Amino acid sequence: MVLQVHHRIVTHRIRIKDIALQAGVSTGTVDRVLHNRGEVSQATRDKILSLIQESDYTPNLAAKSLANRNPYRIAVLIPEGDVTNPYWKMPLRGIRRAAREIRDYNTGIEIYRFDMDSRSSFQTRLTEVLKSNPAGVVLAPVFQDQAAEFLKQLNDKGIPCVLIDSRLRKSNYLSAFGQDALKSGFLAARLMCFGIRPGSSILLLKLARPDGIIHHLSRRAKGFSGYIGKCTPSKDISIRTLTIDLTAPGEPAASLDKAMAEQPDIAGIFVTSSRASVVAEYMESRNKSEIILIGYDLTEANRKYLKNGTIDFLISQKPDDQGYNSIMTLCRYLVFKLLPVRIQYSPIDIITKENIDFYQT
Amino acid sequence: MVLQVHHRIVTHRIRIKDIALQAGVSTGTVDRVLHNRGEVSQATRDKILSLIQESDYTPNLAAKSLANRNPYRIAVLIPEGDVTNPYWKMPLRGIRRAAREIRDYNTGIEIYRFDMDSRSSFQTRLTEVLKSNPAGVVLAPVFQDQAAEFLKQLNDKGIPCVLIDSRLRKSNYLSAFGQDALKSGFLAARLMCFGIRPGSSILLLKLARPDGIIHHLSRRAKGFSGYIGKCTPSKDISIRTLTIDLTAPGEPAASLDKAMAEQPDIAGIFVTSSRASVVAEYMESRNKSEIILIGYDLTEANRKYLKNGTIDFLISQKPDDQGYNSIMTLCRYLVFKLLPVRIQYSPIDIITKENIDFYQT
DNA sequence: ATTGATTCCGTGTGCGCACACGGAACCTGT
DNA sequence: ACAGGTTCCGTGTGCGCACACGGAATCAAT
Repeated sequence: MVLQVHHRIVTHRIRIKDIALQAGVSTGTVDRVLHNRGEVSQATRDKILSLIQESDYTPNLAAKSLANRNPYRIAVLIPEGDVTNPYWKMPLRGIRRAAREIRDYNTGIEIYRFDMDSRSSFQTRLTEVLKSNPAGVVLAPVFQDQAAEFLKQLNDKGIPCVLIDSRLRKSNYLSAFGQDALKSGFLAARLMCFGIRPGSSILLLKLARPDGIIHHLSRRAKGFSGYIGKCTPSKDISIRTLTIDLTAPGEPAASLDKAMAEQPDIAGIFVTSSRASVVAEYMESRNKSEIILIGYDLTEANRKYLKNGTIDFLISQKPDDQGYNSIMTLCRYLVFKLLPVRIQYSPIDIITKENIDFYQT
Repeated sequence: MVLQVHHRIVTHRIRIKDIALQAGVSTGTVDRVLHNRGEVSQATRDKILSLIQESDYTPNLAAKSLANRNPYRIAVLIPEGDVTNPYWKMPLRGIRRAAREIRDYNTGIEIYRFDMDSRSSFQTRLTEVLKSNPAGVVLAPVFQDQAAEFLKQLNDKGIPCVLIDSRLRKSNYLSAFGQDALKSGFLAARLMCFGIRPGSSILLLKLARPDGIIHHLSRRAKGFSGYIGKCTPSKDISIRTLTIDLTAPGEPAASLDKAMAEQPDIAGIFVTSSRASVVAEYMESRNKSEIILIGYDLTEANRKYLKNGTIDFLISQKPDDQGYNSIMTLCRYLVFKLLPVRIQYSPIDIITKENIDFYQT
């Protein structure tokens, strides 16, 4: 019951007990109607539902979760990060943060890590999770055919699944969290072309091990190139793509020196991964800080070069929040039966030295 | 008690009852120690504190708020927005959102609106709030001397106060939410100078009624001008400030036409308020969409022109969140005794047509 | 009319915490 | 030794919800 008196909002919660008193039944009967449990006559049911509708009743979530007698278990399947691709450390941080918050809702998590280069590792984990019969699953669907089959099996068991960093289209999942890597590359290109002169060149850098480029990094590059080709033909901007293996000795300096010598009109550099700091360090050592440098992620190293101006823009997609939000979404569904939005994209935030101290992480 | 088994985190909450069993006392005694209430012998107290420390006990917040027998009342003092300055509608929206969430913590709010051009209106409200003796206060300290005296009185009564859109420095408050308008103007200038050619001119627009410019809008302008003067002397950029009264007939077209005729090398326009859409509309009517336009706030009108490219950047400081966070901060302090950060600034987010659909509001 | 099955509903218990009340033990003063 | 006061602590109750149990009423079959 909301009483609006002058400029005041004063709240007095409507409880199940109030509905029961008005309907002339017990709280047990109101509870049965609310949860479609047991048996209640149609006349009594209609009367209670009508009172609930008129009365602005909402359940007290604290009481609701306290009364919940079965702890929920959420199984989390995500890859282990490694030294050259520490990406998965970030969503895991968000997952751990969410785990601490959901304890009060009688919900816990179990984390199953797998090797992201090994299908058998993934399959082993999928099998373990099926056997453990959790209340819900958060899944990074790295191997898509296996993930699709797994989703079918979860669906058969009535276990809801939330996908994280997902590219799956037609599947049974409760909600999927992803990033629009193409659009983030597009935006990076937009920022770059905003600042460089017509006739300049841009270097598109892929910094990785020789055996693999992560899918979303490729998409960022594709978005970037796509913008240059499609939106700025009149600017006569050329783009050169360079892949550098950071584990090889002398890199990235050797490759960058060579590229700079061959193309002295390079006015901008775009780094698809979170390793822009490596390039910034090189640029400082060669007194080329006037070249526009755009990268991703607010790592400690990147922050340093952003603040001193060598890096012009960092794009942040809040990977921590992807992990956090996937757990919170599933928890809200399990505990409170709240239906989520089906697809949720990461933000594409533009970070500069002027706004970094105010950025909410 | 956290049991780490292989890749799993499984939680079993430590309760007051568990501590009591281990200490050989009742739950009432553990409760007395936790809240420093009643009298407990030093030996028993030490024993219980030691067990609590070793055991990773955290209170169940659902149980805690359910058991709380006294509803908290938060008094909110904010200005009424008006047609030319609808700013205060946005924090109020956040405040209402927070109010819905804190119902489950037995906490309600009472909103006291005042006329932001009237000291006596403000004083009347301050007096009402003091008389109502709330558990806590959220205050927009528009008139600073009155606000400072009010804070003293709250402090004498032991009532915690959170400030919103605050410029107060030395006062007794729990936490203050503000925006760094100077820095946001600085960033706007950075973006502008990134994109325009040396030797160009910029138009700095203040769109308002003749009788008042809101303080933070002036600060934005100051930040913008400061960047131009300090950071880009070699670019030879001139800046012209223009104040336009939007309530006058034929504006803003008349003034803008005049300015454009006098200075045909204008390459960028910066609007300090949320009315960039008015300028965008003008620019489209005169086929001047190639001029860089930067403004503030994701209003419906601004979104439209951002999406079609006439507005290049909008700066968003999430004013809704300022309201939301001030209530949540005070609620956490009152209900759970969590101490907040003393000063919290709004973000300064850069929004473009590429990232707007992913921006989290 | 009697018996058995089904429907319907009220009651009691518990979740983890907050806290008031009052009995037992101890201490101090006469 | 006794009385009064203080310290210390256990117990009971309640917050709003979830849900199991079992008694009463009703219905159907014989």
